[in-house]
Amino acid sequence: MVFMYKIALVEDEKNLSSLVFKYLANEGYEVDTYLTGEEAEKNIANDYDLWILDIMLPGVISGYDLIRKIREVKPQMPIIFTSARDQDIDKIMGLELGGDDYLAKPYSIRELVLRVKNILNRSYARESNRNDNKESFNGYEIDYDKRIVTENGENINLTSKEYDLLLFFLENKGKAFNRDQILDYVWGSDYFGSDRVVDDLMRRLRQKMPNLQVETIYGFGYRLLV
Amino acid sequence: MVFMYKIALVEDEKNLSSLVFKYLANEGYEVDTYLTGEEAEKNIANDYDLWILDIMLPGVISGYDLIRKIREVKPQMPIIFTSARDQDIDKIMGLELGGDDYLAKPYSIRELVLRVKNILNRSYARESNRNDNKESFNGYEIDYDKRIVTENGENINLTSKEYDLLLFFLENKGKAFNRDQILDYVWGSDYFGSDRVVDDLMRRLRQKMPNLQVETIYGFGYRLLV
DNA sequence: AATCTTTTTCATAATTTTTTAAATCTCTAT
DNA sequence: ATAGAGATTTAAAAAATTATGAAAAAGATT
Repeated sequence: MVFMYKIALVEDEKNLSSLVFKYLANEGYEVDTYLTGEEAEKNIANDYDLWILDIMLPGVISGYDLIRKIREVKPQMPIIFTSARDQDIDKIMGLELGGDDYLAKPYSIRELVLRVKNILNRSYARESNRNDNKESFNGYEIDYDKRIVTENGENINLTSKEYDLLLFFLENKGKAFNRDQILDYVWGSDYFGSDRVVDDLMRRLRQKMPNLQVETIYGFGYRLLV
Repeated sequence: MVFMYKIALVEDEKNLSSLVFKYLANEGYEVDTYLTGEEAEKNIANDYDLWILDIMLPGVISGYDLIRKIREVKPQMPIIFTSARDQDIDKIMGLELGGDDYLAKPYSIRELVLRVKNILNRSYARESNRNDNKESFNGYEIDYDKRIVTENGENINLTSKEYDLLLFFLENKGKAFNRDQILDYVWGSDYFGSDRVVDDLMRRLRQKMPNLQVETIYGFGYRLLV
């Protein structure tokens, strides 16, 4: 796991909310749930990647209000709307914005999860919208589009975990990390095995890329020198 | 960049428009945006290589009007249509327009960018080669107009999905894609089946075109070597 | 409706990667 | 210099991923 998306779920039906939460969490998303518009509004400034929003909310702040408020703070924020009423759907379609989507209630949770994936993919096409897709360091070159690392034009064949680890270090040159932090980034926070796997992965990376300046910090973890 | 393509984008939703602008500009295209049909009409005579056109426009001049007016001045102009309504899509399809394409809203911006590339490539090839819209690679020849792939003059019979997949790879030689991205392009973002179909499609393509250098990236996806 | 083609699914085989465990080595504080 | 904690190496087992073969389902065509 390289990156964890954060999702805000605004839904007043507790059963539905917890069900959706379960499914999304299971897919590796970090989910905060809000039962009312008021609650949600307080957290608009939070660092979410996607909002899932029930249009019909109890209380003073409606789903529509919430959309407007979210857009005020984060104009590009992708939102998935859900609603039981056709006229709501029509209204939403009227304001249709690029990265958004909607689902008519009752919806299939499986479908919701797929739309979430899709929307996050298209909204945050991270690699493809990078300006410079290549980077050089220590005699190596990494091509983010091709997902390839080369040394003097020779391909260095890295496994996914090795590649993820390299990315992690490149994003944080010079910083020191303990094994838990590396586990969290490369394996994801739901990994429960031994942290000695980090040692092994490190060994494999060092073996394949000996010019990499990876330092061991005895009793703590590792660090990639610039 | 030797030559910079100029694109006209007609879209009344400002958020979507600026997002698309950003992505296209990032790909090296010169983009002019118009919020209404009226605005766009004044600039029909400009030296654009491609129009991207929302069918549902506010104001007096609809998307359909604009198509007709563009065709009056530049009969060969490639146009990509976008629309949220199925009936619009149907109507457009009814017009059977040659070098054009359409996208149903809400669309994936990544997909739009790919189609833009695709269309411009074809149109450019058409100009430089008159009635020859072909490309060779690895001993194969693809004829974009005829939608046919040959090997030593022998026809390789590809199904439409196989052909789409090939196109996707040819447009992005060398780039690595995960299954979700391939699903998005070949099946569309509303496909809900298993992503193992990608494996199968890949296998059929490899079977029919063994000289194609398709690499499997274990734990990630696939990549076509140049 | 029957036939043919294409696409999807499923079970299993083959392959690659990751994890584990044990042995060995290295570092650091005494 | 040495003991002991921590790090690395090694090899084998386990797990995960992909390829393959074949059947079922879906879609087109006659």
